[in-house]
Amino acid sequence: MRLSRSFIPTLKETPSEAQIVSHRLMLRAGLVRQTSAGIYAWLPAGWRVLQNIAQIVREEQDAAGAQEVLMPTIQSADLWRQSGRYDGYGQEMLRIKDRHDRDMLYGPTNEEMITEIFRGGVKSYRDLPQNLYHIQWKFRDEVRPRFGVMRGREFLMKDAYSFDLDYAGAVVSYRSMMLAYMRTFQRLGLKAIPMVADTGPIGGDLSHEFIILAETGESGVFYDAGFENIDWLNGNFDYTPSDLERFFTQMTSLYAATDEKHDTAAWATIPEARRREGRGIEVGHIFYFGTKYSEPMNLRVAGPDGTQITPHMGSYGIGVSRLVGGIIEAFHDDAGIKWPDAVAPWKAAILNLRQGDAATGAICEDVYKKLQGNALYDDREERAGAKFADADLMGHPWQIIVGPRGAANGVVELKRRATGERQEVSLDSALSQILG
RNA sequence: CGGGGCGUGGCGCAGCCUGGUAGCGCGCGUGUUUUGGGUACACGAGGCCGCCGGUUCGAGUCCGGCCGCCCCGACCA
Repeated sequence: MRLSRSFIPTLKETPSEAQIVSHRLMLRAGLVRQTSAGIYAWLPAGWRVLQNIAQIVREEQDAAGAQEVLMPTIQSADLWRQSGRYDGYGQEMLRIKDRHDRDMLYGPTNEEMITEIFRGGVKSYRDLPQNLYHIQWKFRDEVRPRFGVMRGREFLMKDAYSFDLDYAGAVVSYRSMMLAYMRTFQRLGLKAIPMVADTGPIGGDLSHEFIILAETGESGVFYDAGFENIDWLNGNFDYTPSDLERFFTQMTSLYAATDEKHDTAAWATIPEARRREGRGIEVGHIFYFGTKYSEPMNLRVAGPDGTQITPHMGSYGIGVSRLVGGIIEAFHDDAGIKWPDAVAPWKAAILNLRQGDAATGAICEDVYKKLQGNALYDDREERAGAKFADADLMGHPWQIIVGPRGAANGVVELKRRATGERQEVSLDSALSQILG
């Protein structure tokens, strides 16, 4: 994309409503604009990031055997009356009426809906297990939205729902999602720690929050160094029951807690050298809830002996839009964002330091063509300084800096945003590093 | 929902106390200049001063009501 033809309205100054760094940078880098309290419009660069994250989430859900669907944002109140949650949910649920005065709502979550849909299509134990997910906008009418997209009222969420014949099956589904999450966060460039969370009335140990580490995170976290440097993408764990058990044992044997749940006695038993303290942001939550919805909503399948079985369910959420803010919290400096390669809106920015110059222009056009949509070409009539500042702000992983000096010598300057490292290289070398 | 604060060109703000035809910086446009880290100069465009009502000869400024947004807390994916 050519920056001169793009709607990427960057700001030199920070709008006064933005307090935390990710919110400030998202506004300044032209990723989003707020339209109401806690509601944001996603502009071209921000939308690309959001889609990149969603795509990685999608690929890992698929790899774990979940199937993608898309459920509506608007739901009928009757559905929620079946589970008994309509009256209990409170003011967080946005309630609306249609023209016939029917009670509707903008979905804050989809347990009821998926249960009803699944109920209509499954009759036998042979149909289970299954796991269905969608990536859809949700609305929770927060009393006090804040932190930009990290705690908005409207947000994009991946939520998956598993259906198993019994508890043992549900455990396998649960562990699969947990592994999928570790892989997902690693691909996003993040260090994520699963932490035991409240299970509410169900009990048991099957509820975990996923916290990504960021110095500016909301909550303090204590965790075992064993969580660091585990590579979930190396093929050591597959989605088989035995691998999953080995994986789950490893996960849960390591200490991890947020400051509210921190157990100083247990902490003291961890070797000092392995104790890690930091800050983090919750970006995912998985839990098993048994027959909480299947029972009242009459989801039944026939068992092998003809008796009715009530499936055990679990649900698994990832805050996709929240991750955009979370990733920025984890990767930024004073100049701006430092996108991880996997989520960046473009792999590289091409900076033409002397717009209008035939030599630099020809080189830029050449690289731009060769990068085939992976680059944002800053072809604006701007001074070099302005282009540097905007590129740093927008956080492209690579900057290809094309100036008259290098043009004369047949080289470009390649800058790595994350480290600040610069090298004078040939065009081919720059291209292979960026695309490699 | 309790407490606090703020709404004035696109952004950041001053003006309000003490009413008299709206100002600064950045950004934007044009020209010159500059040409590797937000260049300098000149000229210029752009404002229902959040909305409604009231007081007054006159309201951005005073009074009342409403709306919106932000921050702290409680709450929370």
